[in-house]
Amino acid sequence: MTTTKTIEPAAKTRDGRSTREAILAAATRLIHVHGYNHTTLDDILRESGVGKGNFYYHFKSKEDLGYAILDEIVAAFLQRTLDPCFSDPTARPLAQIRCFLDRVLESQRARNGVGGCPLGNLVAELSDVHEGFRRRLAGVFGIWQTRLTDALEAARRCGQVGDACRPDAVAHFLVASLEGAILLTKLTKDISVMEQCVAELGRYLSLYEVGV
Amino acid sequence: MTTTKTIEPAAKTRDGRSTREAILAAATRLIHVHGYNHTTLDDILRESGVGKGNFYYHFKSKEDLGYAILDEIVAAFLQRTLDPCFSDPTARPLAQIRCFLDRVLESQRARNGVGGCPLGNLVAELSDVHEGFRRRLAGVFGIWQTRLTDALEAARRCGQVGDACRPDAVAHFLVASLEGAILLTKLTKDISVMEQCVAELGRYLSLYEVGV
DNA sequence: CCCTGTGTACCGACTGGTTGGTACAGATGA
DNA sequence: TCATCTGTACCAACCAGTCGGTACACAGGG
Repeated sequence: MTTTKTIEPAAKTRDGRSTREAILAAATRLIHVHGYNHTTLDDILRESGVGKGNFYYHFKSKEDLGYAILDEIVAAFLQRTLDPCFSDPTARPLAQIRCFLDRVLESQRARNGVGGCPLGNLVAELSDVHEGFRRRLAGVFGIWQTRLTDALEAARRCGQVGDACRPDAVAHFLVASLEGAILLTKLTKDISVMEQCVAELGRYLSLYEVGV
Repeated sequence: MTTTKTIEPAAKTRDGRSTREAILAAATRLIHVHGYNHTTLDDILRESGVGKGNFYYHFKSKEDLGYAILDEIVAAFLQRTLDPCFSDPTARPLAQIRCFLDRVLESQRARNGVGGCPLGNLVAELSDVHEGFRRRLAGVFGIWQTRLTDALEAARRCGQVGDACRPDAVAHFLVASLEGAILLTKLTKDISVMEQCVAELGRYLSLYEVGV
C-alpha cells in the first residue's frame, strides 16, 4: 500500500530502489521538455539504461509512471520552492509571498525558461483529455493556492493588507499570473519577460498593502 | 475569400473549397480539445467525412494542416476578440483594454473554460519541441502584445495613466495573466476562477490610472 | 456529335515504422 | 529452493503518409 520506507531494513536489492529512481529521474526530465504523450517509453528506457521488462516490473503502465512523476514533481516543488518561503515564522506574510515570487523567478532563470512549468505543461496537455490526471493536478494546484490564501489571511489578520484584499481571489490570481508568465517565457525564450511579470506582480501586491 | 455561395457559377467542382474548409473546421475543433499530437489524421478524417487521399490533395502534411489551423485561429481571434475593442476611436485607451478583458472572459464563459486557449495550449505542447510552430506562435503573441502596448502608450500620451506605467512590461503581464487564468479555469472547470482573475486584473490596471 | 486528352477532386487499401505492453528465461541473493 | 529483479524477443494496435485507381468537367479536333 504505502511505500513502507521507514520499516524497510534495506532487505531489497539495493538497486531495486535506484532503478525505480533512475526511471523516474529520466522520465521527469524528458516529459518536462517533450510532454507526456510525446515522450515514448523507449526514450525513457534509452535515457535511463533500463530494460523494458524491468520497467514493467517497477511500473504498472505508462500512466502509472505518469502519476509517480507527478508526485515527484510536487514533492520537489513543495520542498524546494514553496515550503522554504512559508516556513520561516519570523517573516511577515507579504514578505513570504514576495520571497516565493522571487524563488519561482530564480527557478526559471536557472533553465532560461526552457521547459516551462512541469505542472502547467501537464495541465495544458492532459486536463481536457485524461480525467485522472486532471483531478490530481487540480489537487496540487489546490495545495499551492491554499498556501497563498493562508498567508494572505494571516496578512489581513495582522493588518499588513487591507480588507479590500480577498485572499482567495488574490491567491488564484497569483497562481494564474505566474503560470502565464512561465508559459510566455517558454514561448519567447526570453527570461526578461518573466522578470517583468514578477515585477508587475510585486506592484500589484502593494496595491493591498497598508501604510507603505 | 468569401464562401461564394451566392455567386456560385459551379465552375470548379463545388466541393473544392468546402472540403478544405470542412477539414480545417473539424481539425480546429479536435485539436483545440485534444491537442496537436493527440489528434490523429483518422480522427480528423472521420469527423469531417473526408477520405485520406483527398486530405493529402488539399494539405501537404499534418504539419501543413497545423500551420493552416494556426492561421485560422489567429484570424478568428483578431476578428472576433482583439479588433472590435481597439478599433473604436471614441473609446479611451484604458476602456479599450478593459473591454478586451471582458471579451476574453466572455469567450471562456461561452465554453465554460473547456479547451482553454487554443493558442496557449499549442505553446505549452509544441514550443519546446517544434521550432517552426514556436516561431509562428511567438509572432502571434507578438501581435497581441503589441496591440496592448500601443493602447498603453496612447493612454500615457493622453494622461490616462502615469509615467510609472511601462507599456511593454504591463502588456506582457496582461497577456501572461490572461493565459494563466484561462489555464487555471480549464484545470478547475470553474469559470469563477476566470472571473476573479479578470477582476483582479482590472484592479491592477487602476494602479496606473491617474485621478480616479 | 463523338472521340480523345487533360486537370481537378476524390477514394480506400496498403506500408513501414513506432507505440505501449507481454512472455519468458536467466540472474541474484536469502 | 524461492522471491525478487533484470534483459530480450516479441506482439498487436496505431500512426502518418503513399499509391493505384475512379469520376467527372471541359476542352478541341475531326
